[in-house]
Amino acid sequence: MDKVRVRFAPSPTGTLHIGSARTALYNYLFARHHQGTFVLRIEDTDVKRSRREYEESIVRDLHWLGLSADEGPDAGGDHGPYRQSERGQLYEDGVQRLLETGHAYHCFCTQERLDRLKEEQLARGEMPKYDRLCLGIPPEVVAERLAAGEEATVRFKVPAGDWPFRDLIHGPISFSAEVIGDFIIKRTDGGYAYNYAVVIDDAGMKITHVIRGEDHITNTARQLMLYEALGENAPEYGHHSLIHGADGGKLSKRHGATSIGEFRDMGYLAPAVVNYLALLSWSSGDEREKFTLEELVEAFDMSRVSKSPAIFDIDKLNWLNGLYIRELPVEELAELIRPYLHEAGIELAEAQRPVVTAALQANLVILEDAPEFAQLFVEEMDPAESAPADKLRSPGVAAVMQIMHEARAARKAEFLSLDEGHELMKEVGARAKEQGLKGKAVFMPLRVALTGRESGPELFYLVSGLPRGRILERVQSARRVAESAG
RNA sequence: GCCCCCAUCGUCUAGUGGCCUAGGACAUCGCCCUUUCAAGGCGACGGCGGGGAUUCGAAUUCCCCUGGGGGCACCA
Repeated sequence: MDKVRVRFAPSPTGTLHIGSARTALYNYLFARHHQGTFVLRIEDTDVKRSRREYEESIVRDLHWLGLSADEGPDAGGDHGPYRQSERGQLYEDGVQRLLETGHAYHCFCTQERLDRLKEEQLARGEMPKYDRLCLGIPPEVVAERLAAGEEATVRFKVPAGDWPFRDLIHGPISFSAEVIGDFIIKRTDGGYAYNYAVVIDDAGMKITHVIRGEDHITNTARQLMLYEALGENAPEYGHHSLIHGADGGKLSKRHGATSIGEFRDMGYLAPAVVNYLALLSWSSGDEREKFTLEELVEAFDMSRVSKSPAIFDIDKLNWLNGLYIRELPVEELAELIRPYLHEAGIELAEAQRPVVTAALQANLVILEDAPEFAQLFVEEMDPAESAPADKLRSPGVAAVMQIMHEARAARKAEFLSLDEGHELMKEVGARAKEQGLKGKAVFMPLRVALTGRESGPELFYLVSGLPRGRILERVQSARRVAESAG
């Protein structure tokens, strides 16, 4: 086999969508697995909707995912240009070639006539297709009308017959030319149609395998015809299924976040997103669920990509994200959550940061949730006024508070290390025990006193990560509640 | 309407004629661990869309039906 060359060809009319990202991933994995080349091509023939800033954001998102291209507008390469808007001459050369060889012809039909034609055919229950009215116009007449400045499109003359191909994922698929009308390859505005431009580009860029979404499956026949008319070798095709929303419909905005950027902003980690996307429609065959990009490259195989559509399941993504968060080094997690805390107005002290980060690491699903967990380390709170204040009115609570107060007061540092926190709690536990207090009777009141809540991180995190002054205040307040209860 | 694709637990999937009393993961539920909540460990619940056919034997092959998705543009 020739050296594998695949491409990801987004149109810059929006940001990188979760579905497109999966297409990019499959292309990337296929290329890397076969030591091939991954090309990025920008399909910006739709001048009205394409924007350079979208191209930039797509490149940025791909990079974030770790799927940077080997060749592309940003990376360069020997098969450029990599933007369709810069490939006009190549398209024009091809059109002339098809015109000269009789594979294409000028069409002067108006939009009105085409609309009417389609309407009639639909009413008769036929598949709408161009009726070849302009194919019969003599060449000299065509030349005259063109010279007179009449608007025209160029249509491809669809060759009859069956157009079978072997799809990398689906196996044999065949289309009859019967159902395909002569399609436009060059528009009146001088632009070139997608199905045509793609062929010129894939041929010119020596693409060997086209891996794309199933929505392109019916385009394949048209493209195969074009390859033959152009005298070029067609690549192999693989069409993966589309991602659906929880209701079974096409994934859209109303299903929540759909763009890679949104997931990044919420605090999903790139390796988790990549891992999840790979698992949608693909499985390794063994029972592994967790893969790094490198492991995916190693294990990826097109024949193991599922044919059926997959429903986007945020629960599983969340699970994977939590997995990746839990294995992050604390310092790294601390840096990652910093912007989210800042956004929420939470600035942790240097000595406090590792403690708070470690405390929330086990619970965090997405980075965005960090402030909610960190909140109790920075908020103003008086246990006497907290909801579970009743928990402070049990016998022995005053004594427990006294012990905690002494223990913490004896340590002068504003914050403690986790080791010191552990040690402090051991001391408190031991001293309480001497007074016949233990278990829930000592720890639940302490929790309520320190946080005003009945659940949360382990106590050693709290005594380490809460400021000394606050601990002393709260313990005093809790003690007053206990004593007033008699 | 016409063409194409798809069909295993709620979800993602393993399964390519006998290893299937259908395996794993997420979710759910329960138990354990734990001074709380999580995390973690263990376990439970739960599925081959329907009907024919081929075969000694079908989740696996073929046909029909049903259901879902995609396409049928001077969008990509």
